[in-house]
Amino acid sequence: MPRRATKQAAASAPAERGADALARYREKRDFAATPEPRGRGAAGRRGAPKKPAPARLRFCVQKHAARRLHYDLRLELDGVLLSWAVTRGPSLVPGEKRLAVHTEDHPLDYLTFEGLIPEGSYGGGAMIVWDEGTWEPEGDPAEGMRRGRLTFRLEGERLAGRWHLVRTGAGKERRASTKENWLLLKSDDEAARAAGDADILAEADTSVRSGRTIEDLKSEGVRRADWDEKQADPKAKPSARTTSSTKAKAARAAKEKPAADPRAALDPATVTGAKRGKLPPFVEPCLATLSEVAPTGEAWLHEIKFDGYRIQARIANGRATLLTRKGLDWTSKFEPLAHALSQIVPGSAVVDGEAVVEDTRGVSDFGALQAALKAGDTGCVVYHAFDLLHLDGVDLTGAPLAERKRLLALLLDDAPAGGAVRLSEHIPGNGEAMKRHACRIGLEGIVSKRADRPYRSGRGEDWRKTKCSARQEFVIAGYVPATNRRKAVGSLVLGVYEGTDLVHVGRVGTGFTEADAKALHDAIEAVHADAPPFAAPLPRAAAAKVRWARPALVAEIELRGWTADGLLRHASYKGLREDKDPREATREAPPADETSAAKKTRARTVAQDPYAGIRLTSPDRVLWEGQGITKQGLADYCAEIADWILPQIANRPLALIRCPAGSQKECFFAKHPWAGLDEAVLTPTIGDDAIVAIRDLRGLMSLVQFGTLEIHPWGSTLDDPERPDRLVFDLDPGEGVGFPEIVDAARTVRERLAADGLESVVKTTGGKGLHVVVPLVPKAGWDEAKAYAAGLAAAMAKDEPARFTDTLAKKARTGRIFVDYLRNGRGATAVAAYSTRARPGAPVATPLAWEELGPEIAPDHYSVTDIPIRLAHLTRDPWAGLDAVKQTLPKAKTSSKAKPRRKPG
DNA sequence: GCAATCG
DNA sequence: CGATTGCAACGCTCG
DNA sequence: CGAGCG
Repeated sequence: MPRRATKQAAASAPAERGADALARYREKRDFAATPEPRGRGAAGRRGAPKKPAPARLRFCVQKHAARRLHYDLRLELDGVLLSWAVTRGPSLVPGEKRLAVHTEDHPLDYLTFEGLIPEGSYGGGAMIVWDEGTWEPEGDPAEGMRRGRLTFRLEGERLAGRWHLVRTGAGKERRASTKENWLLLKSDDEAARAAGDADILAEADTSVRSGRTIEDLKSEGVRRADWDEKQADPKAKPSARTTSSTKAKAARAAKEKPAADPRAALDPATVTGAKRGKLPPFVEPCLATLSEVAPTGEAWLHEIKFDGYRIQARIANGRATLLTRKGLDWTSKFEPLAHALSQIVPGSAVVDGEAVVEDTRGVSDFGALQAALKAGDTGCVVYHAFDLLHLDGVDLTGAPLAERKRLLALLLDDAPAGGAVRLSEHIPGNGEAMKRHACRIGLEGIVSKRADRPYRSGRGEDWRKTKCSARQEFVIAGYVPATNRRKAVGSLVLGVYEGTDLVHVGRVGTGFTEADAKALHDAIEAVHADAPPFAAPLPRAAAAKVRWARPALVAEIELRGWTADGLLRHASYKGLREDKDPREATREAPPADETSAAKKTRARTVAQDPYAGIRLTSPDRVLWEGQGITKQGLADYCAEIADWILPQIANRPLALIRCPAGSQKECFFAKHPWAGLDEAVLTPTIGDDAIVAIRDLRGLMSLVQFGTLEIHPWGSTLDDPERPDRLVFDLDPGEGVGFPEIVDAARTVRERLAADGLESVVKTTGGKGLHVVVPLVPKAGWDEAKAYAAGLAAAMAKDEPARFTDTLAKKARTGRIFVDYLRNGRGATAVAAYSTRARPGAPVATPLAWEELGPEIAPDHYSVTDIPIRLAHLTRDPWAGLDAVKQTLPKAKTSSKAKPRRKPG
């Protein structure tokens, strides 16, 4: 990667706006992202201090009063307060939030960084990867922002070392408190200065990176306008700054002040492209054009694509009106939002954004939004504002996007913490990288926008959307009644417009809850028609049993692509779109992206009806009510991920959890063959027991047909059932143990295994814990394997009894993690990677790369709905090479610290 | 989901 | 003839 | 010693 441009200082003029500022921002970001070899930083090139001196750096993050997601960070370097702002950006790393520097103006001009804030922050946790580094949280996650250890590397040895991020004050009442301080404290290492030492500024008063001094920066005008107020912080250490304080104040009074105040900043003369104008009744929204590949380059910025309703908020004299894409007034449907907006915007404005409901992962959920709308309970609706078209008598549609967003950010500064109105953050630069990350963690996609362009109504090339999965609107042309219920749909018949012709594209039979199925039934019956609405006649099979409808309803459908004859592949219903015109439902291109790992997932194009030779009975039975996943939907899932799950389960004895009536009805364990099994299901005998095994998709489909919701293989294969080729350590949180501790535990297990020369991989279980899996060459028998596992668990419990226990006694487990080794006995099983779970939410046990394992990936993070999308965007299999690992259990001793406390097998 | 068994 | 009922198993703890 | 629990 090329080094950043060298003209950074020259580019720091205060009047800088729009694309220039963005470019500079990008430059900094790229610096932060550049894995630079140590020791040759810019400090050297820019003229670092003659005597590199150790720094005493204090880092204080102070929440602005009543602000959410917007902090001022203060960096106190040897008594000089430095200040810059960050806001929370989109999640790019699974389960984590990215912090991106938001304000460029700070004296240490290179201080761009990326930070990681675990879910829920703020308040949640923190935080920073600087150049490169790690954040290890400590203590009780329930405290919200946590203590932890932050390790990172900075260019410039003055800043190197070990750091602690500590929250002070506020406590649990942080929500109510406007004072919340964070201190980033450097350890007392060899670089630290003693209390009596001379002020470091006497020795070195320059930026370690640029070599510039505060005075330099002041004269260049790069200091923040609100500098001096910041310094009023009583915690700030008075020092060299006092001398420059008055001068700075005077300088600020001139022109820097407006930058901090949106209204003052709004002088149309200072905002490119802005002009005076009346508050318009409605601005035709700008629509993004679907793009297969996300654009990349400094001209673009990228936002998360939200899954909700596009809403234009028109605030006139403090009263908000909420308008849909077509200008319909939905204020009454989103009353709480309107109220919240009225609170935040005192004057007049037109804000563009998306109303969504977030699921527990912070991912927007269209279905949940619809449910909320229907129930009339829109209190949980969040408005992500992403554009500002008008503000207090100034028409901003002519201003560049970067400028509009800057003003929007200022406008929303006062949005209350945890409030319903949030700024949609953006990341500039590499859209594809952002998209891939977004897709891996279950987001819908990204929207890329030209930062330098004005707001143009209608669909244009300045805004582009790139989706993780093909997802679009279709016209509902009819339905097939449910086979097992009355007055409910079993599947929908869909069409798209090609010109004025409605064209048949097939059916969708999953994704609607039982409630949806009933509501759809009623809605479609209300527009019933006697004949198909399609322009061309249909094949007889496609028309069988269908109740037709006028082309009045629009459904949002997710699909995995199209078959050769133009029909939907693996379609899933997402909701009715009342805000969309049926005429707009045209065929969109599927996402082109297919990474090498994704090829496994591709094109299991299986004929709709007998699926891999298996006939599904009651395909419209809803197996997971919350997600509306039907038996057909489960079959689709299995077909799609077959190449991923089959290596985990094929040719192994299986235990199955079957729930023929659905995940929340009666389930039972099945281990022995039963009547009706397809011939693709093997029923060999091990010992005296007949067992079940499969070896291909057809076998898997047969299991689906019998209501198999979970698949638990042995840790050995049919070839050699008595000698395990997998060990599994199940890390089970006791009462009151949070997931971050489980993550640490998994890493501990990994380390202990590594100490014995064993490689391991990790997966979520879809439940509360994690599994650490050890591949083995089948050699040792079950007794030995179990003894080894027991030994490792016992060693962990012995060495760190506060963290671990190896007894499954409930009492011993509160506050600890049960290291369950019992899955390593003969006949014992553990849930397979990629198996669904018979639990609410349709979670899936998901293999992760060790690097992906962060404290904020919930163990039930991934579900049937998003696993196919995740897999399609992986660049490599997280468990790649598992079978290539050739390793055996060490002889008769367990991990290094362990006292051998076990009877030999 | 299916079949054996119960009432 | 419709309704009801299994459909694993093993070590370990707790009552 | 049997029921309960993963």
